[in-house]
Amino acid sequence: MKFEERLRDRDAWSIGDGCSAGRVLDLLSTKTVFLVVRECFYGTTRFDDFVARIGTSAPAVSRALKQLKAAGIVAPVLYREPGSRARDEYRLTEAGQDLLPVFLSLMQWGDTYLQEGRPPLSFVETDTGRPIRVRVTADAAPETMCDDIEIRVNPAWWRG
Amino acid sequence: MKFEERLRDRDAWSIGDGCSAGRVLDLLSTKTVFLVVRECFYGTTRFDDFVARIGTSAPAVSRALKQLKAAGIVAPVLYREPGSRARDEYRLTEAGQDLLPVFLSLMQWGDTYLQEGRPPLSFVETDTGRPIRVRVTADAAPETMCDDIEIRVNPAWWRG
DNA sequence: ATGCTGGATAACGCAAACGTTAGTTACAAT
DNA sequence: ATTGTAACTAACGTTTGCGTTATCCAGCAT
Repeated sequence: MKFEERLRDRDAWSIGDGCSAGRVLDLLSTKTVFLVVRECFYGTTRFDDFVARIGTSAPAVSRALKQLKAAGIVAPVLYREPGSRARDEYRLTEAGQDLLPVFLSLMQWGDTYLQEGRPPLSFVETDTGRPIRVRVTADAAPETMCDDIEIRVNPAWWRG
Repeated sequence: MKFEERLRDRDAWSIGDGCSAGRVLDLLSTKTVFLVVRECFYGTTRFDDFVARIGTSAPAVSRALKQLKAAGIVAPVLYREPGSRARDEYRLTEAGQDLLPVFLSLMQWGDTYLQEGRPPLSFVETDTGRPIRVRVTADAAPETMCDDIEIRVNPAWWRG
């Protein structure tokens, strides 16, 4: 990547902590926070399910959800099981859903470089079955939304 | 996102720590590590420049570079300034350059949600000037490589 | 040889995040 | 009213990462 003319001398300017990437990393500061977001994309909504599926402790999830609520990435939604009291479940806000490229690009890189070519899961367009990728492009390619993505499992990983 | 039929019951299976996203987060574990990668994309190669431009301490950069070297994301390259001894500079490997979607998607989200619509920097295709975006798509849109991206500054942020 | 300098790291105290344990809350059941 | 339970959360000791300081190391200069 090249800087435009007046930015070439990197010692002559700074945006300091104004950098968007840096700011995001202050919100998504820990691995647990990221994994909660991942589980949200996978459809997990309830506290104990986050704990079980991430394989972490309840306080870690509690702290992560607190941060994510504060950041406007997840929002609590009341629900009521018959015969139980009302509780909160946690759902991605629009801002949260817009983290999809972050999530998928991490996944994509890991699939390429950490799985020896055998990604456990793959993501395809529900309607067409075409594989989804994250692309850096200037083209106005039609973007696939969360709701139109289906997750499939690599047979090599599948043991019912 | 929906799981394919046999994955619907989330309590009946688990890929545990095989998840690519989780594995990547073990490598890119800290904010400093991410920021070093960011600086690599911005063309920074030398130890002291990382320290100055990230605004962190030398040992933090040392630790981050050690991790990134071990992960194969940056590689040391010898260089020699006239009148000085040979030293290492640090450059992204191919694997490192493939983190571009991760970096840009973080930036893009931050630009949208943490900058009140005034992103400090924007990324355009060098040849055409068209703005670059990270897209989740099944379309075979042509991808723009690192080397074809130019970084421009938002006038509101510019104070030479 | 001795000192000097830029590049990088070890040592160590401090702060942040983790997991274990224990406690709290808001109900349903009896 | 009392007990039971699911869903959290506070308290707290341990681990991990950070920044400050001090040190090391290689090679150029004298």
